[in-house]
Amino acid sequence: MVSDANVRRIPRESLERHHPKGTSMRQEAPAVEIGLNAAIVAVLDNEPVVLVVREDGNGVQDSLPSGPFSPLKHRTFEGGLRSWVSEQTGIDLGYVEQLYSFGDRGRHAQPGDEMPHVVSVGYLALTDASQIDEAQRGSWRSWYHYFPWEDWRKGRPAILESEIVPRLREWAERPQLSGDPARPVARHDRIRMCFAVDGGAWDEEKVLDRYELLYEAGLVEEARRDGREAALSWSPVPRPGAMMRFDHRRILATAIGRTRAKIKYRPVIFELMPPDFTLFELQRTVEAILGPHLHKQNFRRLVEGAGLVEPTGEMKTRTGGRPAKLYRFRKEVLLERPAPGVRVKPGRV
Amino acid sequence: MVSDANVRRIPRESLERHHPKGTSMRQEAPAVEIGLNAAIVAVLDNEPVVLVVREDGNGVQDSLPSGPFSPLKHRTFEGGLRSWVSEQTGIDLGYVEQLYSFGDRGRHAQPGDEMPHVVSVGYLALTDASQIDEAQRGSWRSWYHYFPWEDWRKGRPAILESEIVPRLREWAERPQLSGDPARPVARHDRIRMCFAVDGGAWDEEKVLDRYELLYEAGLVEEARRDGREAALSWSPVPRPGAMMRFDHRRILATAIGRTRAKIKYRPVIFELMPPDFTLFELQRTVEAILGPHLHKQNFRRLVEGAGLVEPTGEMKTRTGGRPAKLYRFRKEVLLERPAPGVRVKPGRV
DNA sequence: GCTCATTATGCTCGATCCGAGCATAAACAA
DNA sequence: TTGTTTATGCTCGGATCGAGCATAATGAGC
Repeated sequence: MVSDANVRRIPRESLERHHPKGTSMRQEAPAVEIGLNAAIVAVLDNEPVVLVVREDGNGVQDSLPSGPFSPLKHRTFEGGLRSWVSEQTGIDLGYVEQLYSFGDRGRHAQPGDEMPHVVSVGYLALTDASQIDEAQRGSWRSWYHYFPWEDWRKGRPAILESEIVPRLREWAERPQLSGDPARPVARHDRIRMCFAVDGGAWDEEKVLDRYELLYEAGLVEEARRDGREAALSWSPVPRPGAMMRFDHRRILATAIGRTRAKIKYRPVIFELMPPDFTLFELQRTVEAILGPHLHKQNFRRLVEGAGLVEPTGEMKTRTGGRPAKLYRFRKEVLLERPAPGVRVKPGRV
Repeated sequence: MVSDANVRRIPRESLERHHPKGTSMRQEAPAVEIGLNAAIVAVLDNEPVVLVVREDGNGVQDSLPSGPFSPLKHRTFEGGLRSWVSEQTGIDLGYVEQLYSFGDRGRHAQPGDEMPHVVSVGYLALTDASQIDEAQRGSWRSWYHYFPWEDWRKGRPAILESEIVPRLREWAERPQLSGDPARPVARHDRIRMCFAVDGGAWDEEKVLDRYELLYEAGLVEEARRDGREAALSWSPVPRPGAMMRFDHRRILATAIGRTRAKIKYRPVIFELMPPDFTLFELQRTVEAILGPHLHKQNFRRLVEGAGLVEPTGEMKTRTGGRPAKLYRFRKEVLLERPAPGVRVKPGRV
């Protein structure tokens, strides 16, 4: 059944090198440091916010809570992340999921640094806003502060037409660098798909694609910092959105995209809600994250029909009109449906 | 807007320690080695197969092609992976996506080893079976060889009732280990959701959940190898599915689950197809991966209606009946729809 | 050449889902 | 009391989808 042919093709030494018995391989595989980073997300007053660490001193740059993974202290990545976040911010994380591991050289490097290579493992954590105490409030910032073009709650953001799309088009017309055949879709098509121009539809989940396109085009500050040719050779313009340290804005982009995707097929939206809530509060929270494409009555039908919530029996007055029933998350859905979530249709804006 | 309160809460040293300027921090953050692993998947004669490296000698164990990440040689993880795979197997990978990074201690450890801590970054690669040359054939194995309970192509696999579910139920009744409150869903509920008993529905995407449940219950060989209490303290039974080295079966489980999920909303199925194919061949390939819940006529309607394919104009004779039109992937869908894929409904078996 | 088995392909019917809007209910403010 | 505001119930038409019927085109066996 299994021939020996391929055993010859796969030199045994390469496996030995990878997992030697008792010998060191520092030579072959220089050790790297692993940084654990958390995008901790909440929704505060209908605004999606992320916990950042502000560093005063030289240029102000926000970063995500993070710390190195220490195999001696941490049994798992997630455990290490939880203990770092707890130590740095006092928060005990609830829902946590791994996003992506970034190993790029260059992205991370600060000019002049001689630091060991750092690999980032990004995590998404969702938390209930009621847990945020006053002292911490200041370090929570709207995620649209870093991604203004993602905020469609008041319709298509003006910054797209005023700044982003024109400059992207300009970039698309510039001569391509040599040897970039790994991009089958032409630049204009990428712009069209990412930013919903020329009849393309806005896909709220493509947050990372948009950020990477802007990075490639030199239109975010990080591109200049990292010495991207595109950013150095043209357009000394103000670049949209606040930058972050290292590759943290990229991790945040991944976090936003994942959150937007995930609430549609997993009931993670309730991680962001207090125990009791009205259906309209739930809708507002979903809209804060996705954008406002929701029809109120249909949203109710959807959420109730899916068995995601159950009435508590209580009412909330002071809504500005008729009192609203309070609901709570109905945990039993997890046992009933394979993919419960707020199944809003994608890409309808 | 941003208070200084939290700056005090986040000790600056912890950040310095993480990213010092010019100093070494080996002390605080022991360096680890990063292993890149690829689950390279193809569909060969309607069988989903994965490329494995067989190691003869002592106990036969398959592993995935892998190698250490070397920041000096590799600009990115993905680049490193491609060069390792190319070197070990001669294959130039096409479609590649990152799956997950595993940092668990213990899983990886071989008893008695004193090796440095190894972190695994798992990748999924999809490739066209026609690229497999004869010499390599032997090292491609059905992924159901490692996960027999995932093969629903002939209906619900008998091994579920004959072995897996009874033993899981037995495990569920055993006294829980102290302090396992991180499991809100009781064991029986997890069994129900994972393995579709007691009215639960089979969700073909939950491959990893099932594997991890079996691991926890000591019902896969790896659990014993890693010294899991559950596996050591009971049930010296034959354990279903072939084991793999290190945590490779876990990575493969992730790969299968991701493949099953992804073909529904991205046209990655065509990575597994030759350039021209009939609609029924396409359906067979989808079924090889998902299980056979597809109605032939509706599948045609779905695939053609979504604009995923276009006729080449050629016909394929020798189908055993009426000749079939040949189709090719219609790449333009990528520019038309935000989430093109074979939108088979999840969880209908 | 005729018949039959086999596969390909086109079409229809009914259930369900979903977007959109109408209509009513229950609070508060002027 | 009236008007405004928010909550909630319901309906209608279009789109989607599961399921099945019906026809078309090949090769095999006679």
